[in-house]
Amino acid sequence: MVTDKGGRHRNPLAALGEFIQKKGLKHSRQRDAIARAFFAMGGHVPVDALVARVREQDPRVSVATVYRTMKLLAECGLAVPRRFGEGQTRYEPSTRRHSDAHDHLICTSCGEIVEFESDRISELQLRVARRHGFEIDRRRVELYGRCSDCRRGTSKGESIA
Amino acid sequence: MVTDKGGRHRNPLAALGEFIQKKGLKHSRQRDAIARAFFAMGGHVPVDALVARVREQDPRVSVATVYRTMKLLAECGLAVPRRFGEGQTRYEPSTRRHSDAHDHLICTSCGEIVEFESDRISELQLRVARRHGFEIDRRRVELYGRCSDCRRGTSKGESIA
DNA sequence: TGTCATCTTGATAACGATTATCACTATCAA
DNA sequence: TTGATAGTGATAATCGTTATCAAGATGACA
Repeated sequence: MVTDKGGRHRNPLAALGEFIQKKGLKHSRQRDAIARAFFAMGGHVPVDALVARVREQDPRVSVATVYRTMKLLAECGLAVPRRFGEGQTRYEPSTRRHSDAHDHLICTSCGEIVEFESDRISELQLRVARRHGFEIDRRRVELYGRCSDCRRGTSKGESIA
Repeated sequence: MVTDKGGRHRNPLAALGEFIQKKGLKHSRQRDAIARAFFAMGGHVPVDALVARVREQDPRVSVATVYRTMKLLAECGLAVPRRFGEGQTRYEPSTRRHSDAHDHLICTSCGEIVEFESDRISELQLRVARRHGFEIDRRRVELYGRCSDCRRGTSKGESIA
């Protein structure tokens, strides 16, 4: 096992290898290249950007393969798919120090994405849900607005929804 | 003006009429039918369901027209587009008593959607955002889980993310 | 009431992201 | 080395939504 106590992966590439083995799948140059590129990029990577990055090394990897590989990474818990306002799916590595139950602040003008986590907020949400008879197993919290840099650049503050 | 002090519309159809007039647009049988159907349905209406409903009255309205009309309703603040987990856009009437800054509880097994609102949660979110230099103007909070009915039906509780 | 500029409509092509298909290739245990 | 099986690339297909465009409806004004 290449995962530590918290279930997080010290070495994602090795973890992927294990998963492939365990499932009776096969290793491949492409999967390795895609996974490497993905973890090298970090952040919240749109698939097309990942395709571009991978193709710098090997121009003939197919988009289909990249999609397939990202599904694989998601399946084994090394990546988490996210959908923000746009149409595309972004993948986020889940090898981080913090848990993956974090939320996102998204700057609508420069696209910056900041992660945050608040136990108090989560706690309140669970409580509200419980009050309505719900048992929550997945949350999606996205706050859209403008980061300090962007506000500085233009007319100061707008409305707060 | 057909809006009350809160900016909410007593009579959405009339409000739409005003908007059309003000913008120099034109009234049409289709727009009227679509708006009527939409407000009659209530809730969180997927476009295809709305198309079906409208076609019960007038089978020849085009999907394009329904999409166009919903954009119009969104533009004049009578409807709010929402995107939950699925691929499609749902529209929600904003003629309700409560403000439109509410959040959603979504049952992943029966699809039920419950709205809730928590000033404390919103307040905490704004505070966290401010701490990161963000000024929020749009939020998206969706809690996915299982409603009480659905949990009753099958094996009791699952994980809490 | 008729005219005419302008807006709307319906049918359908186009779109963008993602998935399915399929012939061909690579992997790996024996 | 072989053979069974999984993976790949190219591309067609899908799905929700938008763009296009010829034809039809609307409404201010004469």
